[in-house]
Amino acid sequence: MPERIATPQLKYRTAPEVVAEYIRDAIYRNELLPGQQLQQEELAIKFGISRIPVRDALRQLQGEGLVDLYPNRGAFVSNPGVEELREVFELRILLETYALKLAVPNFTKQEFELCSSLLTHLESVANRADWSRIDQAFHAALYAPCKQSRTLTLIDNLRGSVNRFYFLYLSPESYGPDCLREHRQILKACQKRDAEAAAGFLEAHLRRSLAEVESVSASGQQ
Amino acid sequence: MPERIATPQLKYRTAPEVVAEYIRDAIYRNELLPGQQLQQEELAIKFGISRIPVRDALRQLQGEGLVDLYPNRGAFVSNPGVEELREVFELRILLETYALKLAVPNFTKQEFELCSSLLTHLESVANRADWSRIDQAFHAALYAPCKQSRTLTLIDNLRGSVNRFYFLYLSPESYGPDCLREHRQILKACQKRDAEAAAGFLEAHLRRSLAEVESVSASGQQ
DNA sequence: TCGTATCAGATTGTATACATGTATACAATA
DNA sequence: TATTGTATACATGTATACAATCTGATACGA
Repeated sequence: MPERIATPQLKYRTAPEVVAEYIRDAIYRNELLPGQQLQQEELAIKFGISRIPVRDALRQLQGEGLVDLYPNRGAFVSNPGVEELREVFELRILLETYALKLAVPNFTKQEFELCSSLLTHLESVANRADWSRIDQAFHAALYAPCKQSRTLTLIDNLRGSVNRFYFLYLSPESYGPDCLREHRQILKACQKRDAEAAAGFLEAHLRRSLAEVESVSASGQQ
Repeated sequence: MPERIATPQLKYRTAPEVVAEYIRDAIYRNELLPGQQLQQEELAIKFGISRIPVRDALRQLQGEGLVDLYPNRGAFVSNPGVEELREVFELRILLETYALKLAVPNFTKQEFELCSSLLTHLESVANRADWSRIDQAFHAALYAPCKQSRTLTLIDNLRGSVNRFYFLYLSPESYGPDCLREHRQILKACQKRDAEAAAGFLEAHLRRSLAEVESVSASGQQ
């Protein structure tokens, strides 16, 4: 044997991961609000563990852009300004249309069915948390057939860092119908294997979302 | 004053940052090779600290994609296969041409001069480590005028995770002349404010780099 | 000979304890 | 009154100690 090489293997369910997932989810659901402080001790008690694995989790979330760490001051839920929101949306448009174009030729029948059923679920959803989760799943299912894991992770992170702002001020009733219509447009284009059209609809969808977030963010935030 | 919001403030030079920077640099210089294990205890002794801040540093580097962490097994310098290298290069092309197109209209005279002087430096460099550092600085200087911090960080991470493979097998003599010529092409197009041409040259530059890395990687790796 | 089980050594994961840095409240001063 | 200095409380940073897990080698049985 020439040398020992790192083998991916199975990853476990470690304490920091559990904590990170909890915090991530709470941030997505806006149970933890932008700018809010995350205290190590408090989280440690909540999970019945010490602060060390909590610190690990916070570091992880910092890497995902959900949390900002300031030395000796603590961890805060990231609170991007309008500028940064715009920047992230532009990155999303770039990366998501790219991934979708790669995905379109690869879609299998099962994958189309998954997308369809997620859309059906989305119709009968009222509360924000479920909407967010299923909306996220739909988009993930759209891009998954591109089979590029690093790209997909990147997109996931970018979506995670801005998506919660839809749900901070807007109600599903206000943006739901538009979203659903656009989602169906995108999926239909994919089913016709028209990658360019699908990408175009996706870009329009994202730009409209950005516009909504911007309008609220400009008035709502101080 | 209405409310105190988490303000970035000055960040310090904490122990984890120092350690992370050291490891990052060592990986860039290929002093730490892909697949190599990074032992907490060893690093802790080297810096005269305990394993806790070392763990923080490793988590940070995981977020940057330079290190893979496997629970209860340790940290390893990331070792992307040819597939992942290709994926990252495609992402780089997407993001770097995007950033460059945004940067072109914003270039100031000073920024052009910085790029020029970096190119001049690059001509008179022989060893790999210096080449790598200045090459990195040149590209960073090209994109910096786009003023989108999150985009720039992303590009930096992507570059960092694949750049070292140029220097693993190739010598500056073999790729230096091509690179320099392409760099000058790109810069000249920027000076003419021709964003599309500059982006085109950049893409060609990256695709040639990818091809070189691929050819070596396919034969060189086991 | 090959595969499997077992155990010692080593390494990582986590809890506890202490050190250090920061924020708030209050007193002193201009 | 506003500003600066100081004390106290509190949160974070890190070292040490111990527990859990993995690695690798050896012993055993088929």
